[in-house]
Amino acid sequence: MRDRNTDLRIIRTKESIRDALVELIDEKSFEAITVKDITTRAKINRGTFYAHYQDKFDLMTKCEDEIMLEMSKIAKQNFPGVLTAFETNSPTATLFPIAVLIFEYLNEKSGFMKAVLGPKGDLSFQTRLKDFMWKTLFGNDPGALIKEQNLLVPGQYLASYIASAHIGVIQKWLDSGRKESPQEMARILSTMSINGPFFAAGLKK
Amino acid sequence: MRDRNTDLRIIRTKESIRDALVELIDEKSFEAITVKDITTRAKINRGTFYAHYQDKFDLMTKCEDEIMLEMSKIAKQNFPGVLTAFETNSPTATLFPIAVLIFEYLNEKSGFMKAVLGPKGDLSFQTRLKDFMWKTLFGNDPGALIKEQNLLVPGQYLASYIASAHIGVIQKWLDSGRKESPQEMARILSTMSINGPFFAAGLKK
DNA sequence: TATAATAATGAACAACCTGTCGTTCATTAT
DNA sequence: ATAATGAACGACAGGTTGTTCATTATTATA
Repeated sequence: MRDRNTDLRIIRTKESIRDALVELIDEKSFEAITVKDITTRAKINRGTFYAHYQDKFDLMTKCEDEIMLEMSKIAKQNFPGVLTAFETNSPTATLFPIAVLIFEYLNEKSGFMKAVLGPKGDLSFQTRLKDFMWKTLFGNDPGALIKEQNLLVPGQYLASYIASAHIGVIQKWLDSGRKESPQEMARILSTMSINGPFFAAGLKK
Repeated sequence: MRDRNTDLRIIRTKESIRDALVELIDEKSFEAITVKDITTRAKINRGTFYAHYQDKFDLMTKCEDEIMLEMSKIAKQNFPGVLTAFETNSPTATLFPIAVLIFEYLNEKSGFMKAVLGPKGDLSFQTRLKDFMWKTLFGNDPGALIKEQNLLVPGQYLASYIASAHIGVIQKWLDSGRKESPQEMARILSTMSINGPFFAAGLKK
Protein backbone atom coordinates (compact mmCIF):
# COMPACT_ATOMS: atom_id res chain seq x y z
CA MET A 1 0.00 0.00 0.00
CA ARG A 2 1.55 3.20 -1.11
CA ASP A 3 0.88 6.53 0.52
CA ARG A 4 0.71 9.52 -1.76
CA ASN A 5 1.67 11.71 1.16
CA THR A 6 4.96 10.01 2.01
CA ASP A 7 6.40 9.34 -1.47
CA LEU A 8 9.48 11.52 -1.47
CA ARG A 9 9.19 12.18 -5.20
CA ILE A 10 5.70 13.61 -4.74
CA ILE A 11 6.70 15.75 -1.79
CA ARG A 12 9.70 17.11 -3.68
CA THR A 13 7.64 17.83 -6.81
CA LYS A 14 4.81 19.55 -4.95
CA GLU A 15 7.21 21.68 -2.96
CA SER A 16 9.05 22.88 -6.02
CA ILE A 17 5.74 23.64 -7.76
CA ARG A 18 4.54 25.76 -4.84
CA ASP A 19 7.87 27.52 -4.42
CA ALA A 20 7.82 28.33 -8.13
CA LEU A 21 4.29 29.74 -7.82
CA VAL A 22 5.23 32.12 -5.02
CA GLU A 23 8.36 33.24 -6.88
CA LEU A 24 6.41 33.87 -10.08
CA ILE A 25 3.64 35.89 -8.41
CA ASP A 26 6.34 38.24 -7.19
CA GLU A 27 7.50 38.71 -10.77
CA LYS A 28 4.26 38.85 -12.76
CA SER A 29 0.58 38.76 -11.86
CA PHE A 30 -1.12 35.43 -11.17
CA GLU A 31 -3.24 35.80 -14.28
CA ALA A 32 -0.18 36.23 -16.46
CA ILE A 33 1.45 33.06 -15.14
CA THR A 34 1.19 29.99 -17.37
CA VAL A 35 1.51 26.36 -16.35
CA LYS A 36 4.62 26.28 -18.50
CA ASP A 37 6.14 29.11 -16.45
CA ILE A 38 5.58 27.14 -13.27
CA THR A 39 6.98 23.86 -14.55
CA THR A 40 10.00 25.51 -16.13
CA ARG A 41 10.80 27.27 -12.86
CA ALA A 42 10.14 24.13 -10.83
CA LYS A 43 12.31 22.11 -13.21
CA ILE A 44 9.68 19.43 -13.82
CA ASN A 45 7.84 18.16 -16.86
CA ARG A 46 4.62 19.95 -17.69
CA GLY A 47 2.76 16.64 -17.73
CA THR A 48 3.82 16.04 -14.15
CA PHE A 49 2.06 19.21 -13.11
CA TYR A 50 -1.23 17.91 -14.52
CA ALA A 51 -0.74 14.66 -12.59
CA HIS A 52 -1.08 16.66 -9.36
CA TYR A 53 -3.28 19.64 -10.24
CA GLN A 54 -6.03 20.25 -12.77
CA ASP A 55 -4.69 23.69 -13.72
CA LYS A 56 -3.10 26.73 -12.13
CA PHE A 57 -6.38 27.64 -10.42
CA ASP A 58 -6.58 24.22 -8.80
CA LEU A 59 -3.03 24.69 -7.54
CA MET A 60 -3.83 28.12 -6.15
CA THR A 61 -7.06 26.95 -4.51
CA LYS A 62 -5.33 24.03 -2.81
CA CYS A 63 -2.61 26.30 -1.44
CA GLU A 64 -5.24 28.74 -0.21
CA ASP A 65 -7.36 26.02 1.37
CA GLU A 66 -4.44 24.88 3.51
CA ILE A 67 -4.00 28.40 4.82
CA MET A 68 -7.72 28.84 5.52
CA LEU A 69 -7.85 25.52 7.36
CA GLU A 70 -4.97 26.49 9.63
CA MET A 71 -6.48 29.88 10.40
CA SER A 72 -9.81 28.26 11.07
CA LYS A 73 -8.16 25.95 13.60
CA ILE A 74 -6.53 28.86 15.39
CA ALA A 75 -9.83 30.70 15.56
CA LYS A 76 -11.89 27.71 16.70
CA GLN A 77 -9.41 26.75 19.43
CA ASN A 78 -9.42 30.20 20.98
CA PHE A 79 -12.94 31.41 20.32
CA PRO A 80 -14.63 29.75 23.36
CA GLY A 81 -12.28 31.56 25.70
CA VAL A 82 -13.00 34.83 23.93
CA LEU A 83 -16.75 34.36 24.28
CA THR A 84 -16.73 33.81 28.04
CA ALA A 85 -14.25 36.60 28.66
CA PHE A 86 -16.40 38.94 26.62
CA GLU A 87 -19.12 39.07 29.30
CA THR A 88 -16.93 40.87 31.79
CA ASN A 89 -14.02 42.48 29.96
CA SER A 90 -13.71 45.07 27.23
CA PRO A 91 -13.51 43.99 23.58
CA THR A 92 -9.87 45.10 23.56
CA ALA A 93 -8.70 42.62 26.14
CA THR A 94 -10.67 39.68 24.72
CA LEU A 95 -9.94 39.94 21.00
CA PHE A 96 -6.32 40.98 21.41
CA PRO A 97 -4.81 37.50 22.02
CA ILE A 98 -6.52 35.97 19.00
CA ALA A 99 -5.26 38.80 16.80
CA VAL A 100 -1.71 38.18 18.00
CA LEU A 101 -2.00 34.48 17.13
CA ILE A 102 -3.25 35.28 13.63
CA PHE A 103 -0.39 37.70 13.00
CA GLU A 104 2.10 35.13 14.26
CA TYR A 105 0.70 32.62 11.77
CA LEU A 106 0.76 35.18 8.94
CA ASN A 107 4.37 35.91 9.85
CA GLU A 108 5.19 32.21 9.53
CA LYS A 109 3.53 31.90 6.11
CA SER A 110 4.55 35.35 4.96
CA GLY A 111 6.04 34.22 1.64
CA PHE A 112 2.82 32.80 0.32
CA MET A 113 0.57 35.34 2.05
CA LYS A 114 2.46 38.31 0.66
CA ALA A 115 2.21 36.87 -2.83
CA VAL A 116 -1.45 35.89 -2.73
CA LEU A 117 -2.67 39.04 -0.95
CA GLY A 118 -0.39 41.38 -2.88
CA PRO A 119 -1.34 43.52 -5.90
CA LYS A 120 -0.46 40.67 -8.28
CA GLY A 121 -2.18 38.00 -6.21
CA ASP A 122 -5.56 36.31 -6.29
CA LEU A 123 -8.66 38.45 -5.85
CA SER A 124 -10.98 35.54 -5.10
CA PHE A 125 -8.87 34.65 -2.05
CA GLN A 126 -9.57 38.04 -0.54
CA THR A 127 -13.28 37.51 -1.05
CA ARG A 128 -13.10 34.10 0.62
CA LEU A 129 -10.97 35.52 3.43
CA LYS A 130 -13.52 38.24 4.17
CA ASP A 131 -16.34 35.70 4.33
CA PHE A 132 -14.21 33.51 6.57
CA MET A 133 -13.35 36.35 8.93
CA TRP A 134 -16.95 37.34 9.36
CA LYS A 135 -18.24 33.80 9.84
CA THR A 136 -15.59 32.74 12.36
CA LEU A 137 -15.63 35.85 14.47
CA PHE A 138 -19.25 36.95 14.31
CA GLY A 139 -21.31 34.34 12.54
CA ASN A 140 -21.87 31.71 15.24
CA ASP A 141 -25.61 32.03 15.79
CA PRO A 142 -25.83 30.89 19.43
CA GLY A 143 -23.17 33.09 20.98
CA ALA A 144 -22.85 35.77 18.35
CA LEU A 145 -20.63 38.60 19.44
CA ILE A 146 -22.70 41.11 17.55
CA LYS A 147 -26.46 41.43 17.96
CA GLU A 148 -28.49 42.71 15.03
CA GLN A 149 -30.63 45.00 17.21
CA ASN A 150 -27.62 46.86 18.58
CA LEU A 151 -26.28 47.90 15.17
CA LEU A 152 -26.17 51.55 14.15
CA VAL A 153 -25.55 50.54 10.51
CA PRO A 154 -26.66 47.57 8.38
CA GLY A 155 -24.76 44.42 9.38
CA GLN A 156 -23.51 43.62 5.90
CA TYR A 157 -21.74 46.98 5.64
CA LEU A 158 -20.28 46.66 9.11
CA ALA A 159 -18.93 43.23 8.14
CA SER A 160 -17.43 44.51 4.90
CA TYR A 161 -15.92 47.50 6.65
CA ILE A 162 -14.16 45.54 9.38
CA ALA A 163 -13.03 42.62 7.19
CA SER A 164 -11.71 44.83 4.38
CA ALA A 165 -9.97 47.20 6.79
CA HIS A 166 -8.17 44.38 8.57
CA ILE A 167 -7.09 42.68 5.36
CA GLY A 168 -5.86 46.03 4.06
CA VAL A 169 -3.65 46.50 7.12
CA ILE A 170 -2.34 42.94 6.83
CA GLN A 171 -1.47 43.56 3.17
CA LYS A 172 0.45 46.72 4.06
CA TRP A 173 2.29 44.93 6.85
CA LEU A 174 3.36 42.07 4.57
CA ASP A 175 4.25 44.42 1.74
CA SER A 176 6.41 46.75 3.83
CA GLY A 177 8.57 43.97 5.20
CA ARG A 178 6.84 43.01 8.50
CA LYS A 179 8.87 45.44 10.61
CA GLU A 180 6.33 45.51 13.46
CA SER A 181 5.87 42.54 15.79
CA PRO A 182 2.59 40.59 15.82
CA GLN A 183 1.83 42.17 19.21
CA GLU A 184 2.36 45.66 17.86
CA MET A 185 0.16 44.95 14.82
CA ALA A 186 -2.62 43.62 17.06
CA ARG A 187 -2.43 46.84 19.10
CA ILE A 188 -2.58 49.02 15.97
CA LEU A 189 -5.64 47.20 14.64
CA SER A 190 -7.38 47.28 18.03
CA THR A 191 -6.81 51.02 18.39
CA MET A 192 -8.39 51.77 15.03
CA SER A 193 -11.32 49.36 15.34
CA ILE A 194 -12.30 50.24 18.91
CA ASN A 195 -11.77 53.98 18.96
CA GLY A 196 -12.29 54.45 15.24
CA PRO A 197 -9.77 55.39 12.53
CA PHE A 198 -10.57 59.11 12.81
CA PHE A 199 -9.75 59.09 16.52
CA ALA A 200 -6.53 57.20 15.75
CA ALA A 201 -5.76 59.93 13.21
CA GLY A 202 -6.07 62.67 15.82
CA LEU A 203 -9.08 64.14 14.04
CA LYS A 204 -11.43 63.67 16.98
CA LYS A 205 -11.54 64.70 20.67
CA MET B 1 -7.88 66.68 -41.21
CA ARG B 2 -10.15 64.15 -39.65
CA ASP B 3 -10.69 63.63 -35.94
CA ARG B 4 -10.36 60.15 -34.48
CA ASN B 5 -12.64 61.10 -31.60
CA THR B 6 -15.70 62.07 -33.63
CA ASP B 7 -15.78 59.37 -36.30
CA LEU B 8 -19.02 57.52 -35.65
CA ARG B 9 -17.53 54.18 -36.63
CA ILE B 10 -14.82 54.48 -33.99
CA ILE B 11 -17.24 55.59 -31.29
CA ARG B 12 -19.56 52.71 -32.07
CA THR B 13 -16.75 50.15 -32.06
CA LYS B 14 -15.23 51.36 -28.79
CA GLU B 15 -18.58 51.40 -27.08
CA SER B 16 -19.43 47.87 -28.08
CA ILE B 17 -15.98 46.68 -26.96
CA ARG B 18 -16.41 48.24 -23.51
CA ASP B 19 -19.97 46.99 -23.14
CA ALA B 20 -18.77 43.50 -24.03
CA LEU B 21 -16.01 43.73 -21.43
CA VAL B 22 -18.42 44.61 -18.62
CA GLU B 23 -20.81 41.86 -19.67
CA LEU B 24 -18.04 39.27 -19.78
CA ILE B 25 -16.57 40.16 -16.37
CA ASP B 26 -20.00 39.38 -14.92
CA GLU B 27 -19.82 35.94 -16.50
CA LYS B 28 -16.21 34.88 -16.02
CA SER B 29 -13.17 36.42 -14.35
CA PHE B 30 -11.17 39.06 -16.15
CA GLU B 31 -8.19 36.75 -16.44
CA ALA B 32 -10.29 34.07 -18.14
CA ILE B 33 -11.54 36.48 -20.80
CA THR B 34 -9.84 36.27 -24.21
CA VAL B 35 -9.68 38.94 -26.87
CA LYS B 36 -11.67 36.56 -29.02
CA ASP B 37 -14.43 36.50 -26.38
CA ILE B 38 -14.59 40.28 -26.40
CA THR B 39 -14.70 40.68 -30.18
CA THR B 40 -17.25 37.90 -30.62
CA ARG B 41 -19.52 39.50 -28.02
CA ALA B 42 -18.97 42.98 -29.47
CA LYS B 43 -19.66 41.64 -32.97
CA ILE B 44 -16.49 43.10 -34.46
CA ASN B 45 -13.48 41.63 -36.22
CA ARG B 46 -10.60 40.63 -33.98
CA GLY B 47 -8.22 42.71 -36.06
CA THR B 48 -10.33 45.78 -35.31
CA PHE B 49 -9.78 45.30 -31.59
CA TYR B 50 -6.01 45.45 -32.09
CA ALA B 51 -6.42 48.66 -34.06
CA HIS B 52 -7.68 50.35 -30.88
CA TYR B 53 -6.02 48.52 -27.99
CA GLN B 54 -2.75 46.66 -27.53
CA ASP B 55 -4.38 43.82 -25.59
CA LYS B 56 -7.08 43.23 -22.98
CA PHE B 57 -4.93 44.82 -20.27
CA ASP B 58 -4.58 48.00 -22.30
CA LEU B 59 -8.35 48.07 -22.70
CA MET B 60 -8.91 47.59 -18.97
CA THR B 61 -6.34 50.22 -17.99
CA LYS B 62 -7.87 52.80 -20.33
CA CYS B 63 -11.34 52.18 -18.90
CA GLU B 64 -9.98 52.50 -15.37
CA ASP B 65 -8.04 55.66 -16.14
CA GLU B 66 -11.22 57.39 -17.28
CA ILE B 67 -12.92 56.55 -13.98
CA MET B 68 -9.94 57.71 -11.92
CA LEU B 69 -9.76 60.98 -13.83
CA GLU B 70 -13.43 61.73 -13.18
CA MET B 71 -13.16 60.92 -9.48
CA SER B 72 -10.04 63.04 -9.25
CA LYS B 73 -11.97 65.97 -10.73
CA ILE B 74 -14.78 65.59 -8.20
CA ALA B 75 -12.29 65.48 -5.34
CA LYS B 76 -10.20 68.44 -6.54
CA GLN B 77 -13.24 70.65 -7.16
CA ASN B 78 -14.61 70.13 -3.65
CA PHE B 79 -11.49 69.75 -1.57
CA PRO B 80 -10.74 73.47 -1.02
CA GLY B 81 -14.15 73.95 0.55
CA VAL B 82 -13.59 70.96 2.79
CA LEU B 83 -10.25 72.29 3.99
CA THR B 84 -11.57 75.68 5.11
CA ALA B 85 -14.67 74.20 6.71
CA PHE B 86 -12.51 71.77 8.60
CA GLU B 87 -11.11 74.49 10.89
CA THR B 88 -14.43 75.14 12.57
CA ASN B 89 -16.70 72.16 12.01
CA SER B 90 -16.52 68.48 12.89
CA PRO B 91 -15.07 65.99 10.38
CA THR B 92 -18.58 64.58 9.91
CA ALA B 93 -20.05 67.76 8.49
CA THR B 94 -17.08 68.52 6.24
CA LEU B 95 -16.37 65.19 4.61
CA PHE B 96 -20.01 64.17 4.24
CA PRO B 97 -20.81 66.17 1.05
CA ILE B 98 -17.78 64.86 -0.82
CA ALA B 99 -18.72 61.29 0.10
CA VAL B 100 -22.22 61.83 -1.28
CA LEU B 101 -20.79 63.12 -4.57
CA ILE B 102 -18.52 60.09 -4.89
CA PHE B 103 -21.39 57.69 -4.26
CA GLU B 104 -23.51 59.52 -6.82
CA TYR B 105 -20.74 59.07 -9.38
CA LEU B 106 -20.30 55.39 -8.48
CA ASN B 107 -24.05 54.96 -8.90
CA GLU B 108 -23.84 56.48 -12.38
CA LYS B 109 -20.98 54.18 -13.43
CA SER B 110 -22.24 51.20 -11.46
CA GLY B 111 -22.08 48.74 -14.37
CA PHE B 112 -18.36 49.09 -14.85
CA MET B 113 -17.56 49.68 -11.18
CA LYS B 114 -19.40 46.57 -10.04
CA ALA B 115 -17.54 44.50 -12.60
CA VAL B 116 -14.07 45.88 -11.97
CA LEU B 117 -14.35 45.96 -8.16
CA GLY B 118 -16.20 42.64 -7.94
CA PRO B 119 -14.70 39.25 -7.12
CA LYS B 120 -13.96 38.59 -10.79
CA GLY B 121 -12.58 42.06 -11.44
CA ASP B 122 -9.12 43.60 -11.53
CA LEU B 123 -7.03 43.55 -8.36
CA SER B 124 -4.55 46.17 -9.55
CA PHE B 125 -7.38 48.70 -9.84
CA GLN B 126 -8.12 48.35 -6.14
CA THR B 127 -4.48 49.02 -5.34
CA ARG B 128 -4.50 52.11 -7.53
CA LEU B 129 -7.79 53.26 -6.01
CA LYS B 130 -6.39 53.01 -2.47
CA ASP B 131 -3.35 55.07 -3.41
CA PHE B 132 -5.61 57.59 -5.10
CA MET B 133 -7.93 57.89 -2.08
CA TRP B 134 -5.08 58.51 0.29
CA LYS B 135 -3.30 61.03 -1.93
CA THR B 136 -6.39 63.07 -2.75
CA LEU B 137 -7.86 63.21 0.72
CA PHE B 138 -4.81 63.30 2.95
CA GLY B 139 -1.68 63.63 0.84
CA ASN B 140 -1.62 67.38 0.05
CA ASP B 141 1.43 68.49 1.97
CA PRO B 142 0.56 72.13 2.66
CA GLY B 143 -2.93 71.69 4.08
CA ALA B 144 -2.84 68.07 5.06
CA LEU B 145 -5.91 66.99 6.96
CA ILE B 146 -3.90 64.56 9.04
CA LYS B 147 -0.74 65.57 10.91
CA GLU B 148 1.90 62.92 11.52
CA GLN B 149 2.44 64.00 15.14
CA ASN B 150 -1.21 63.48 16.08
CA LEU B 151 -1.33 59.85 14.97
CA LEU B 152 -1.85 57.07 17.51
CA VAL B 153 -0.80 54.46 14.91
CA PRO B 154 1.69 54.52 11.99
CA GLY B 155 0.31 56.57 9.10
CA GLN B 156 0.69 53.83 6.51
CA TYR B 157 -1.55 51.47 8.48
CA LEU B 158 -4.12 54.17 9.11
CA ALA B 159 -4.18 54.87 5.38
CA SER B 160 -4.58 51.20 4.49
CA TYR B 161 -7.27 50.73 7.11
CA ILE B 162 -9.46 53.61 5.96
CA ALA B 163 -8.99 53.09 2.23
CA SER B 164 -9.58 49.33 2.34
CA ALA B 165 -12.60 49.69 4.63
CA HIS B 166 -14.26 52.23 2.36
CA ILE B 167 -13.62 50.23 -0.80
CA GLY B 168 -14.97 47.14 0.95
CA VAL B 169 -18.23 48.93 1.77
CA ILE B 170 -18.49 50.26 -1.78
CA GLN B 171 -18.03 46.73 -3.15
CA LYS B 172 -20.78 45.40 -0.90
CA TRP B 173 -23.11 48.23 -1.91
CA LEU B 174 -22.55 47.61 -5.64
CA ASP B 175 -22.80 43.85 -5.23
CA SER B 176 -26.05 43.89 -3.26
CA GLY B 177 -27.91 45.99 -5.79
CA ARG B 178 -27.36 49.58 -4.55
CA LYS B 179 -30.54 49.62 -2.44
CA GLU B 180 -29.35 52.49 -0.21
CA SER B 181 -29.17 56.08 -1.50
CA PRO B 182 -25.79 57.84 -1.84
CA GLN B 183 -26.76 59.96 1.18
CA GLU B 184 -27.51 56.91 3.28
CA MET B 185 -24.22 55.26 2.27
CA ALA B 186 -22.28 58.39 3.18
CA ARG B 187 -23.97 58.35 6.61
CA ILE B 188 -23.13 54.66 7.15
CA LEU B 189 -19.46 55.19 6.28
CA SER B 190 -19.22 58.32 8.44
CA THR B 191 -20.71 56.53 11.45
CA MET B 192 -18.17 53.72 11.25
CA SER B 193 -15.13 55.89 10.53
CA ILE B 194 -15.81 58.57 13.12
CA ASN B 195 -17.13 56.54 16.04
CA GLY B 196 -15.36 53.34 15.04
CA PRO B 197 -16.78 50.08 13.73
CA PHE B 198 -17.00 48.54 17.21
CA PHE B 199 -19.13 51.41 18.42
CA ALA B 200 -21.32 51.05 15.33
CA ALA B 201 -21.64 47.36 16.20
CA GLY B 202 -22.99 48.13 19.67
CA LEU B 203 -19.91 46.58 21.28
CA LYS B 204 -18.83 49.77 23.04
CA LYS B 205 -20.37 52.29 25.48
C1' DT C 1 -24.58 64.61 -53.80
C1' DA C 2 -20.21 63.03 -55.29
C1' DT C 3 -15.73 62.01 -53.77
C1' DA C 4 -11.71 61.21 -51.12
C1' DA C 5 -10.42 59.38 -46.71
C1' DT C 6 -10.32 55.82 -43.64
C1' DA C 7 -12.48 52.41 -40.51
C1' DA C 8 -13.87 47.70 -40.50
C1' DT C 9 -13.65 43.13 -42.50
C1' DG C 10 -12.03 38.34 -43.59
C1' DA C 11 -8.38 35.45 -44.25
C1' DA C 12 -3.97 33.72 -43.43
C1' DC C 13 0.41 33.20 -40.62
C1' DA C 14 3.77 31.71 -37.08
C1' DA C 15 4.32 31.38 -32.38
C1' DC C 16 2.72 29.97 -28.19
C1' DC C 17 -0.06 27.60 -24.43
C1' DT C 18 -3.17 23.99 -23.14
C1' DG C 19 -4.79 19.45 -21.85
C1' DT C 20 -4.29 14.61 -22.87
C1' DC C 21 -2.24 10.76 -24.66
C1' DG C 22 0.92 6.37 -24.42
C1' DT C 23 5.62 5.28 -22.93
C1' DT C 24 9.63 4.94 -19.90
C1' DC C 25 11.86 4.25 -15.80
C1' DA C 26 12.67 4.29 -10.68
C1' DT C 27 10.80 2.53 -6.47
C1' DT C 28 8.76 -0.94 -3.63
C1' DA C 29 6.83 -5.43 -2.16
C1' DT C 30 7.06 -10.29 -2.64
C1' DA D 1 15.64 -11.38 -8.38
C1' DT D 2 11.53 -9.84 -10.33
C1' DA D 3 6.88 -8.23 -11.00
C1' DA D 4 3.74 -4.41 -9.94
C1' DT D 5 3.02 0.24 -9.18
C1' DG D 6 2.76 4.89 -10.52
C1' DA D 7 5.59 9.24 -11.12
C1' DA D 8 7.78 11.66 -14.71
C1' DC D 9 8.47 12.21 -19.57
C1' DG D 10 7.88 13.46 -24.78
C1' DA D 11 4.69 14.24 -28.33
C1' DC D 12 0.20 15.33 -30.10
C1' DA D 13 -4.06 18.04 -31.66
C1' DG D 14 -6.79 22.05 -30.74
C1' DG D 15 -7.21 26.74 -29.52
C1' DT D 16 -5.49 31.78 -28.76
C1' DT D 17 -2.51 35.53 -29.84
C1' DG D 18 -0.79 39.35 -32.36
C1' DT D 19 0.17 40.76 -37.12
C1' DT D 20 -0.38 41.68 -41.98
C1' DC D 21 -2.87 42.69 -46.33
C1' DA D 22 -6.21 43.18 -49.92
C1' DT D 23 -11.07 44.26 -50.10
C1' DT D 24 -15.42 46.36 -48.69
C1' DA D 25 -18.35 49.69 -46.24
C1' DT D 26 -18.98 53.89 -44.01
C1' DT D 27 -18.06 58.60 -42.97
C1' DA D 28 -16.88 63.58 -43.37
C1' DT D 29 -16.58 67.27 -46.35
C1' DA D 30 -16.29 70.23 -50.57
